[in-house]
Amino acid sequence: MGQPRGKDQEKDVLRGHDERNVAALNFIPVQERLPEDLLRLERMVIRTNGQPAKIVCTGVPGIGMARGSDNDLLVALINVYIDAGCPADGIITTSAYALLKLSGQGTSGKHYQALSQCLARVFNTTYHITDGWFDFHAKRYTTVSFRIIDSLTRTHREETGADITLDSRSVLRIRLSEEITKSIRNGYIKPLNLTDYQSLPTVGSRTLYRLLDMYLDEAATRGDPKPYRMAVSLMTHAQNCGVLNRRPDHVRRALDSMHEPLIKMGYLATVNYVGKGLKTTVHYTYGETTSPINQEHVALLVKHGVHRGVAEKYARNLGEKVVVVVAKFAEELKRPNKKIENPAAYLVSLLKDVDSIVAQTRSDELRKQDIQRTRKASQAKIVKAEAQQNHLFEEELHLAIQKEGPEAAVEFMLTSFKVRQLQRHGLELHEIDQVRNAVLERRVDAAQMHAILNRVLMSPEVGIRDLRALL
DNA sequence: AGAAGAGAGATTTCGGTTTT
DNA sequence: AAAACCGAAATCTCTCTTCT
Repeated sequence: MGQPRGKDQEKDVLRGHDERNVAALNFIPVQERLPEDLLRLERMVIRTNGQPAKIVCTGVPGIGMARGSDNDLLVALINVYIDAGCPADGIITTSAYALLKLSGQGTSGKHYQALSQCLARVFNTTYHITDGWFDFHAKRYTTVSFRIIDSLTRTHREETGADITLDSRSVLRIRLSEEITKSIRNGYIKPLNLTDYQSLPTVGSRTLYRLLDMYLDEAATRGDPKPYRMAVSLMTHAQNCGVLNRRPDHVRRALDSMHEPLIKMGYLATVNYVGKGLKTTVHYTYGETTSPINQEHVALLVKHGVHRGVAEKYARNLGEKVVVVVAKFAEELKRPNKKIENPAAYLVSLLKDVDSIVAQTRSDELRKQDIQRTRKASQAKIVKAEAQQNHLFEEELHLAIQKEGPEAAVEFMLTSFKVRQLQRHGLELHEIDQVRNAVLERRVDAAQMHAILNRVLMSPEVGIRDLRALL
């Protein structure tokens, strides 16, 4: 154990992805050994933003439930699915060899045997998640039931009784759960450094890495000051990771062994336990070098002429602020009386001046959050039917326009969240800017614009055509 | 040469005992 | 009574050896 295989580190980093629900909920417990007769497991987890969720998983007698290292298979499947271009039917075809490689395992006979058992477990475990599965499209938490794998066909060397042997030429045809694939297609994913992930020696450290990376990703998105820090209640954290034991000293011991490799590789700088027993909280400080580089941000900057190396530096250091600065840049670029000789250099100068730009947008955002919070309070009483919620959105929008003018309306409908989504659906950044201006200048009614933007998300072809006609 | 087997070493999990 | 300490059983991993 210990040092990651050095040769991999020299090479390019394997850039993978993780589905956010899977990473946050961790519905496969880390525990490697579960009692044979344990076929139903119920636990509460708290998502990174505080949303509580109940997870019930059920196994089949004789096979047991998915656990521990089966998480690696799930990560591999998600990445195979994304690499395959996210087919709408959710079917991926891959080899047993590729799956083993992707989950960072060896490829000896024993590993193939382990893989077939692992597939059997994952295939036969059902999950029921209450109020914890985030529907990225509808923007709310939902209750879902599913199996990770819907169907599974495999070619195998030979069948000797009940034992099915996979080998390096086995081809697997797997249909992933629609809940998972739908979420991926909706873009509810985050980058995952597979090279780091695979270099971790234990199941626990790998699972914790993914979970902590979710927190890190959110801290970067919020634009927290560095170094990034994070604190959670010990027992909550244990539940989130899938450590089943409820005794604080046992939990702590389990966590310690997960932390060690993460500290060694520099992902975590420090881990502190504050308090005693059940009331202990765990405080993490991330390592300096762990800032994730968001490739989308890099691409965004490169597109505007910034040199790749420079772009990576700013993407690493500024996180989500990059989007804010580029938006500002696009805005400035369009001012008729402004002459910019070298757009790339101008963008870099804005990047250097990030603090004042972000301060400005942040004060706007705070105001917006305030509005939303007061409204949420009254909203709580209302039934959460989808149609009604849509209606509410419209109403909020109208209120925003009446009270605060079009600026507030724009803030409300063009959150950075939504801007990214729109881009993913094929809108160019300058077009989004046109949208913003059209509303600001009152050329287009905010409610109307909001409806069209939603259409873009629902059915891009029609929506974008309508939108372009309007601009 | 490659597969199978044996044995040492490390991990994980869990229960009993002492301490606060 | 809760929390921390300690240690042991069970199980897995890695390496070396043996057999076909």
